Amino acid sequence: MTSIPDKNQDFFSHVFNIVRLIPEGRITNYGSIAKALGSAKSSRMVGWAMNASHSQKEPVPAHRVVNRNGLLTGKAHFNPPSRMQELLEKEGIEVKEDKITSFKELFWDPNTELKL
DNA sequence: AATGTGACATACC
DNA sequence: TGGTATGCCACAT
Repeated sequence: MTSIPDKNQDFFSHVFNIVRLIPEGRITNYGSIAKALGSAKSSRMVGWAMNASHSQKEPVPAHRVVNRNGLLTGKAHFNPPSRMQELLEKEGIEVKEDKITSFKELFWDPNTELKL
């Protein structure tokens, strides 16, 4: 009731929601998440949301989100940065030089997996 | 209030 | 073939 127009968090919540839905051993890119939100060109916002993930009460597997090159671009924002690769390897994802080897094979598209 | 920046992606030259 | 330019939207200063 009372509307509660928290649209700001709405966008972030959508991002966190999808990121948390990423199955273990899988990864996705910013563009796909942005597209799932309805704004394919808002891939930057996804990254912003990840930055806000630190403020989230619940942990967000942001380590499963990489750029289109399969490169761990956001690893520098982790704590410590090397934590990202460790988490990925721990889930069975092979990481080579801060980038995911079988990125295309491990790629998980929210639009394809969730929609249908 | 306005400008700049940012964990990206796509298009164009 | 790769660098430049623009889009997108929210947040920081």
